[in-house]
Amino acid sequence: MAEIHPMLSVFERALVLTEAERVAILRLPVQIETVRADRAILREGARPTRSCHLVEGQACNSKVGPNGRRQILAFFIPGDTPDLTSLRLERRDSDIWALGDCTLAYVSHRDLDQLCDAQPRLAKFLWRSTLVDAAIHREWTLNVGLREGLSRLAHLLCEMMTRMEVIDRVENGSCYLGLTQEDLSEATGLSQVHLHRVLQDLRRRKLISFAKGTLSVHDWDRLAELGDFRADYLHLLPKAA
Amino acid sequence: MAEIHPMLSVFERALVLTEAERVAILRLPVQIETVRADRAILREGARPTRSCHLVEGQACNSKVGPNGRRQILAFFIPGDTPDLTSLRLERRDSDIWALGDCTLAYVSHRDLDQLCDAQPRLAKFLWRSTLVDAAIHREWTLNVGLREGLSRLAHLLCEMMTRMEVIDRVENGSCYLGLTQEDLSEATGLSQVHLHRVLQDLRRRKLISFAKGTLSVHDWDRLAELGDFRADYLHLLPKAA
DNA sequence: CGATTTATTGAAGAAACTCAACTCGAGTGG
DNA sequence: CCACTCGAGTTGAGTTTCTTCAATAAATCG
Repeated sequence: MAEIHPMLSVFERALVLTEAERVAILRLPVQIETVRADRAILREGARPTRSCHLVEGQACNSKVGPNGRRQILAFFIPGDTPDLTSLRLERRDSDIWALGDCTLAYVSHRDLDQLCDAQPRLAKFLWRSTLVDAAIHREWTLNVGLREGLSRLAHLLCEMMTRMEVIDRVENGSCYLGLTQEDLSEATGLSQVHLHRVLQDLRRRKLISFAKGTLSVHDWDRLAELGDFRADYLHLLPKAA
Repeated sequence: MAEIHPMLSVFERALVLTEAERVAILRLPVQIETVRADRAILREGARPTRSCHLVEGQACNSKVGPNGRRQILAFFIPGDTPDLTSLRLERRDSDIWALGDCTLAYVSHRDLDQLCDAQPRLAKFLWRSTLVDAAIHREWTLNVGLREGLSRLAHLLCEMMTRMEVIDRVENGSCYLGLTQEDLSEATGLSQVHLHRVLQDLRRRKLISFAKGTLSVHDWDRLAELGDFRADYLHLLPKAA
């Protein structure tokens, strides 16, 4: 199944495109590049002239705090556009790292701006998608600030499961996230050791399994309840016809 | 000094407006309303048809977690537009509360959309400002996830001081934030009791005073160092000529 | 194959939480 | 004017959650 254009599916998932919009997207020049696992895709302080779209692989948004530890601020999965923000924000305030090998589609800001000017509905949709990212950030702040370890991890796993489901990457309650325990600890703000214990607890309760980056959820309802998870904040749109 | 239009200063702080842009903003119909302290301005689940702009007062963005506790996700100060997000996001995913008595300027989505369509540069600026909000959310996640109490509070106070300075509300290192210790505890994810001890510590170190909602910073450099604060993430623009 | 992540477990200690009591100042009503 | 309430702030004591350090096991990789 050859992709016609890496960004088409993003729009088509939620919008019924006009012919003009479809053509405008298809004409959008992209540059495909790959980044190996554990390498930076973009660094804090960078001033990109193009935005990157994640075609395949796992990535994250992160910042380094005092004491040199890293806080993960968002996970990116295929179909996400990790660096749309740089289209309007001059300077990157956080890093983007490849967690696994990544295939990226780069679009120049010039071309993206042209698309926005010519296709206001698409521009609005892109704006909206950055607002969804912000909504996820808000939920993460709540997650880290208010929930204790067990609930915090449960919530994060629910979110990842839900998002993977949307892009059709869940089979029989399992999906490959490509995350290590350390990644999860950096995303939850827990120490790696404590995260491990919390993860063990979830396993002992028979809510999930997690090995080699693959997550399986055995009891969604109880996991969601424990994690106080409601998907509202993801602002999922009904699938376009 | 009578305000010509409550939203004009937002744009003028950063942009040199064309006459057409200026006129377009001035023609934007607004509805002024007030909300008393400790009342909701907007609730999670609401589907607003207008956005609110904070003219005067203090407000915050918050969510209620499990166990009924509230996590504050952002503070709003005069000149902020707490609910720009609803212009593109159908449903509110968090509450907006008035922390003090607030004067709000409401602008209908219809009018705002028209402004965006007619004045692309202003639209881009509004988009940008929602991205700055997201950047602040990211820093808050790091703050809550990675920094210990003392440093966490120091960081928050640095942010508030910096933002108040931008809108000219700081005099002799002091500004009125209108926040209680409970507000600060909900924003930092610390218990009220612990926040108090941390605040005492900052006072004992002679870095700040804080009483009746007024913050005074006595040693900015040491406070910023302790809070690991660099203002980059606020993406402040140089003042327009 | 050795080297290097990644995961696992134990034990001691620090950070932060809860509970509870008490102070202080600003209203409010008798 | 005083008694009362109410919200905000303050303090002490005991407990929980989470961290750090350290050592080991298991998996991965060149």
